[in-house]
Amino acid sequence: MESISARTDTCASAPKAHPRPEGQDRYTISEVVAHSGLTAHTLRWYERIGLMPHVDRSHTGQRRFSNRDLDWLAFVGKLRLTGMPVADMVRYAELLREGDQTFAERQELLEATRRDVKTRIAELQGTLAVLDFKIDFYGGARAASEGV
Amino acid sequence: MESISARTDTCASAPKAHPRPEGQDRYTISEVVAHSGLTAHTLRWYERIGLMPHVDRSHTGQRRFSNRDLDWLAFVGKLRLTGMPVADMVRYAELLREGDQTFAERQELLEATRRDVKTRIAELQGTLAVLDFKIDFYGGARAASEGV
DNA sequence: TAGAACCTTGGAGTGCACTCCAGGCAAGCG
DNA sequence: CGCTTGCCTGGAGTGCACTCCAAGGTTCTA
Repeated sequence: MESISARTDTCASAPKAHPRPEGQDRYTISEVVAHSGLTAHTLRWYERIGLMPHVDRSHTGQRRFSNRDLDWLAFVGKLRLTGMPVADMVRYAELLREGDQTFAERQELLEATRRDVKTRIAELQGTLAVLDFKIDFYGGARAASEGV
Repeated sequence: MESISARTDTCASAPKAHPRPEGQDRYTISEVVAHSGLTAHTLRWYERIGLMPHVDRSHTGQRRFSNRDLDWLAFVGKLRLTGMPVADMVRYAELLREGDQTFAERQELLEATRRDVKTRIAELQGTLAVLDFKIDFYGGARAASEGV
């Protein structure tokens, strides 16, 4: 077994992985497209910019993604939802590649992200309150104009 | 008084308006910059694309924003937080300009936005769960490596 | 073994939301 | 009066995150 952090971190998004498109461990790019919802272009681009941790290749050079790659993509998808810039995700991927000595920095990055997410949730709830206020106004005005 | 919807909707973000930079009703662009956090460039751009409802001008052609404009900008800021595309906000502004017959469409737009916001909050909470899971792992591993 | 469907690359293009620039007008101050 | 500061315009530029293209190699099915 490798070191604790390198081993567990890339595939610890959830204790049990979700069901895979095929039960195997070598997926073509189009299988990953179907499973992840990303385009093939985007998957290749992610690899180019260093956001994928070394995708395996067939003997003729075609990509073969592993279950671990799918886990990583699922995690990246979560980070994308938070609005985190891709550059920051690349930074996190680099830290992973650098091994155990980046442990503390990775932890800090995740905690900063958690703080951001909580802030954004609070902002959205504030927005929700404003929307509710306005929608109530519309509802009330319509009721009034209908003589209710 | 004007019609119900035109009158109330542009300034109904909150029952009481927040304290204004000066107590007046004619602000220069730099005052609005200080109050809204937007740049002057962005304010002019908003006006150009139809996202501002007709900003008043001084006798020499300089912009003079009203309290109503500030209210509108605050609402736009809320919408921006939801990730709504600027084009959709422009659409809403157009509906406002068109008057009462767009009432139902405006209401529907706000309700669709509310649904989007709720979805996004749920997504973010899912992401938060993943982050918590990973952060717990980091905390646990560090505790273990310290012999705790 | 032919053809369709898939995969490869580097590099160029797209859409969004700003962001800035050049060149000029205007207002306040010593 | 000159100087600084603020504001005006149309149009060009920026950064991000893809998105697509051309030209060619590979894999699968009939």
